[in-house]
Amino acid sequence: MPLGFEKHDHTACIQSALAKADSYCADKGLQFTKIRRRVLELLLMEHKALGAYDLLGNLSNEGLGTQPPIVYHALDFLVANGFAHKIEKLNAYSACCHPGKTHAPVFMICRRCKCVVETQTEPLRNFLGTTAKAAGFLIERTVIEIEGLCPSCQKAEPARPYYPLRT
Amino acid sequence: MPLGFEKHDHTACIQSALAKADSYCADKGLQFTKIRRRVLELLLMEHKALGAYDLLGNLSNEGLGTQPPIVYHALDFLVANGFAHKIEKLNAYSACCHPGKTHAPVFMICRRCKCVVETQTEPLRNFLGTTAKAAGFLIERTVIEIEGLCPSCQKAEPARPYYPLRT
DNA sequence: TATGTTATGTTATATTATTACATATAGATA
DNA sequence: TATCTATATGTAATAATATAACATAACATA
Repeated sequence: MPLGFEKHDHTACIQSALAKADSYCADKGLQFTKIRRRVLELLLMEHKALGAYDLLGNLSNEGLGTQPPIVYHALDFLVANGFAHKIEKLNAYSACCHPGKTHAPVFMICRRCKCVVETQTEPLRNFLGTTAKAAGFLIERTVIEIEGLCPSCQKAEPARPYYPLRT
Repeated sequence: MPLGFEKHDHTACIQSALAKADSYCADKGLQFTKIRRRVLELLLMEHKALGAYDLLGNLSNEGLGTQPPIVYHALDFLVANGFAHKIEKLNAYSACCHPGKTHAPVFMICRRCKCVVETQTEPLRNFLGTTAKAAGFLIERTVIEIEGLCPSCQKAEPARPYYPLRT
């Protein structure tokens, strides 16, 4: 499972994630159906986030459905059960790299190659909790997405100034 | 300017923000036109994020334009110059509460009343910087959005479990 | 197998955003 | 002032993302 931008055995990574999902669903009595499993597999195959219509295109080619609700139903299931995340900045979806744990995921999104890497930090969650508590706000979910350049794209292109431009 | 969920003199808050934008644009030679100013004013009037089409509805009523690019052009300007932010989770836009400073804004979004409050934390930016650096990633922009319940909505409704549900 | 629940499929449509370019206006320059 | 140039606004068409509402099918288990 990718913890960063380093290379790894991706086939094993996919198989392991699917196996975990299988056993998790078996345990909980969730129906890990053909479509749901395939959508998760498609997401696992990429280190990019995939749009719902990209996924639907694949399903359609494979005779698994042609209409948007097919894929949105499956994504709802995967997100609700923690197998996938929505990347809000991209309106796209990414397989969860740390399934089975409650966490506040952090996504690093490369604007150049579009790769997405998930990490998690317990301290960050605590930190946001403190920030929110100071305002009397109660956290239920967090969206933390960092945009910038991944290691290999940094070599290819200079960074843009940190947003916003004003100083 | 709202730093939290407490009440404040909102009319003064709007006028002050517009005045700051006026002088900032004058300084920088930016054209703070009627449409741009009005869109910012509409955003400032709410402590909610407004969708592009909500804004367009207002502009349209006022004879300031009827087609989507009108409002998207204005939003592009406001966001690029740090007067407004896009709230990715809501596909909506919010006036910036700390214009004139480089910052990593944090938005607290109440799922019940839809209010949005912006805060900023320099430590968080540092923290994310460290997290990213450890992965070799270079930050350009951040999206940090917290969903949950604002103080008054906490009284009205119990919280939902922290996402994701799996443990 | 009968029954309730969950998943999938269908149709239609809503919502958000962009492309590509035409026209108008502001600000700078001759 | 007249012209030039850059920027802003306006128009038309369409793309991309997502949902509502409901029908049918499959599954789970009594």
